[in-house]
Amino acid sequence: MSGIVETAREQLARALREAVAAAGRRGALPVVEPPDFVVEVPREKEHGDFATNLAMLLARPARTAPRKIAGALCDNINLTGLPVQRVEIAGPGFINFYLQPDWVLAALPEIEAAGDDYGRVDQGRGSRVQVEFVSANPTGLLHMGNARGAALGDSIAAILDFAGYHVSREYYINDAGNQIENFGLSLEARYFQLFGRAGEVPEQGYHGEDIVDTVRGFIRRHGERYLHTGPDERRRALVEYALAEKLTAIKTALAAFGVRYDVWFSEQSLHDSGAIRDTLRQLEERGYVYSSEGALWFKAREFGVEKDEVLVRASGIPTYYAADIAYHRDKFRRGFGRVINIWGADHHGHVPRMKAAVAALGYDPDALEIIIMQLVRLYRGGEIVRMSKRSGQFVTLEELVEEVGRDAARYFFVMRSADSHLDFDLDLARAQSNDNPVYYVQYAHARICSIFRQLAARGMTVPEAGKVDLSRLKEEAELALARKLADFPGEIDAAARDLAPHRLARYVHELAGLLHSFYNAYRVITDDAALTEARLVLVGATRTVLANGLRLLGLSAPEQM
RNA sequence: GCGCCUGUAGCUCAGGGGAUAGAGCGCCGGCCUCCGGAGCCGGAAGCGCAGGUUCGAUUCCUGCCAGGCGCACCA
Repeated sequence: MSGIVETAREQLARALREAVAAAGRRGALPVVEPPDFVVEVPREKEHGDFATNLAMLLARPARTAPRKIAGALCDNINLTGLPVQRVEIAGPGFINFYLQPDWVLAALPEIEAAGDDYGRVDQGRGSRVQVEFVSANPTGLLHMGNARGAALGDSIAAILDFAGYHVSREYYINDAGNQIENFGLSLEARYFQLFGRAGEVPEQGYHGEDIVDTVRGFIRRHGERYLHTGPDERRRALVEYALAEKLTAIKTALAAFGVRYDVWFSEQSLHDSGAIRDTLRQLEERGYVYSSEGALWFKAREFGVEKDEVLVRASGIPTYYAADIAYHRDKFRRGFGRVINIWGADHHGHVPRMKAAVAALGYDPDALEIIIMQLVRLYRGGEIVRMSKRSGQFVTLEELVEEVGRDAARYFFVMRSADSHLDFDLDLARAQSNDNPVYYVQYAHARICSIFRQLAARGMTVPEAGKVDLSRLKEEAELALARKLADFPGEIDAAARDLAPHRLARYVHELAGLLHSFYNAYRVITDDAALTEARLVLVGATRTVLANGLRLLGLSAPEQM
């Protein structure tokens, strides 16, 4: 099901292609192949319900003036069976189609029948896609940037699922490598300090207060026992304890944010399983590896990257990059046709390297799609809050949810494109919470629910669309609302195509606006039973679409506020 | 220096080769004997600068200016 708008668009496109052929046969136009033209919804509704640029595109091949071509096409087009009321040639050669005003009402029974599934499209045809997002180091708490990634990733995954993909959401746990060494040293220093002994957190270590709390917890469990062991054993115990605690905190915070995962993938497991070794061997067999200065290098330059990259350090320890290559190899080996990563802009330099490695392993680099999300700049009290895990100053995801609320926070992130450099003013988000756009949308949903409560209180029931005379819906506000509802499948298709939840956020806001306008101008429950029934079907369909849209954005659809 | 992202209304952001560039906040002025005023209606206000491609550029290309982020045997 692709919705009535797509159906109409396809029917018009077919009729236009046939009109080109028919005009050619009758000598009204030179015989030419129809070019790639569009049948679009004009920005101005004065320009009809659909318009096409076909005549303008034919001007050159047909050596004829666009408006003359448009005339020939209109003379030769067969529109029987289509709800077209009027066709007009306008401007430089647009052909505008005006449909019967009530054609949009056909969407209403469709929405009622599909319910929670209304808007599903089959873009993905069941193909498997993986979305990896957040993947923050389990050495600390989640910050605003992670929160943005979480909101975006979760919504993108939901939208892709709704667009017919088989989606898996994954979190890559960086529980190995240099930073874990660093983490261990930092924990150890705090451990010593808490016993009044000398200990210094390394400059590149983790200075946050949360680490101190973690070590206190460790001491409650293990006491001073690890003062007396060797450093390796001490650090290993500290790291194991701290990673478990931090990961649990991350999972808890994400769950509270309404974000769920299918797979939590450990970097350490790639070391343990030999996957990294196997990956390096595969690259070597393919001739993309060489040794120099004691290190093992990847010939990234053969894939257009500026310089070659180290896979294994002179110390014999694989780099993060090597592990990441093994991880992506694993993703493709698991059979995902598309692998989508959401990264912060501070990692964008890693993109060409990662694609190069994917190509070197024999996979299509275009199958790896990396969404670069610009950074979040946080304001509080009119001043920029610098966020850095190492400095220990940041606003956590949990604090964010507590301050501005889960729905408001998620909407704020998801209403902007990943490309936008996001200024997040905490005070503003909190102060404006009553006027926050998310409440505007949710209020529309709650209002409709209220109408149905009224209905129940009067002992009335919700009519079925099929048993109602929908032609009673004639007002502009009613038809505009129905028209917007009919757009929903197309919006899903576009949002999935562009991996752009913000499109959907705008859509639900606009839909809510149309509902509010309608609601303010007309009563749903009136003395006219037939009209009441028709309007109930209309607002019921609106409620369904609002709920579906909110759900895909990770927002609740409250029945009361 | 090189690379990526971004310059659209006072602020925060959408849009995008075509026919009158949108929203929220803020500002100004209106609307409830009626299903929820977290609402509605109206108003003022804008495509960083300069070239180029095109029948047509705010959209594509180039340069410049400005901001963000990168350019490790860190991740």
